[in-house]
Amino acid sequence: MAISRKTKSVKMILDLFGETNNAISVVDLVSTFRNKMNKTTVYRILNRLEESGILHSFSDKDGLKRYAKSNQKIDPDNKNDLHSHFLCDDCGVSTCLPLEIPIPTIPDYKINTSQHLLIGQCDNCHN
Amino acid sequence: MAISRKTKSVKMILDLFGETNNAISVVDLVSTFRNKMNKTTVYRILNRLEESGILHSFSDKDGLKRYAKSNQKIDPDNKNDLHSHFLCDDCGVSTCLPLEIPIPTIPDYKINTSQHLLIGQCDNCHN
DNA sequence: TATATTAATGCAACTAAGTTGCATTAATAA
DNA sequence: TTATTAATGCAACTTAGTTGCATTAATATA
Repeated sequence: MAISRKTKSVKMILDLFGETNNAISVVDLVSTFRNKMNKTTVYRILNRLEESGILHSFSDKDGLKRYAKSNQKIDPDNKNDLHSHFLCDDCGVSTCLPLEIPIPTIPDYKINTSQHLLIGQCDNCHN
Repeated sequence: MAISRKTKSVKMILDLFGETNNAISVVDLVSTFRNKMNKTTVYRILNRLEESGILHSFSDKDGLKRYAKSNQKIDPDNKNDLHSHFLCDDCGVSTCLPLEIPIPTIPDYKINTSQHLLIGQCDNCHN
């Protein structure tokens, strides 16, 4: 079930992702919109936006789910977002990196997709 | 707090990891040992074994924590386990791969570690 | 523009992963 | 053999994420 109605809640979430390329955790999103919409609504809208190919998601190193805008340039067919993600250990900010990682060939295994998370300090926290 | 006493529970968990190179989810471990030890004990032993460098952990694509043996050959200094992991989408089995991924250099970012998860079908499920 | 349809939402209650405090047990040192 | 304290069991808790169902509101159609 993809997005079929542009509700106020959908617009608010789309607006937020329109402003940033960061990968935002669902927990943060629920907190950000706690006075605007129910947490169930946040979860459901994110699901629909991912099914629509507008957002993509991954689990960060703590197992928290994060969402970010899908990149049409990297991923025109809306298949997978095979770029790397960065997570700042200090401030917790996560970003999509313009870094495509090749999927290796491994004997007897069939690889469909991959997740690559780089962990360290971001520009702000490092300098 | 690392491992300082070889209790029966510690031995059971070490025995299991001695038999396999798979990355086992904590949920599975709790289930496997449900009649042998408390789930809190499982969590605490895994923590200690990781601090001791005997095991390493990562979050799989569903955000579940998995543990596997640390590989002395790849990681003699007990720093990070920078090899890739594989997760079978069909049977759920996860393995450490003898595949070291280089940490890329990214301007203004300091990268300390990385996680690489390949997802697909394993030998059994694919063939 | 008014009305009908049904996607989307809110709410409450739930599941499941993982944590914490504390009393008790058992591994090791003395 | 006894003393010390790391490790365990248990219960209660926190938090991420889900589900069912009644209600609301976005859109299509008349």
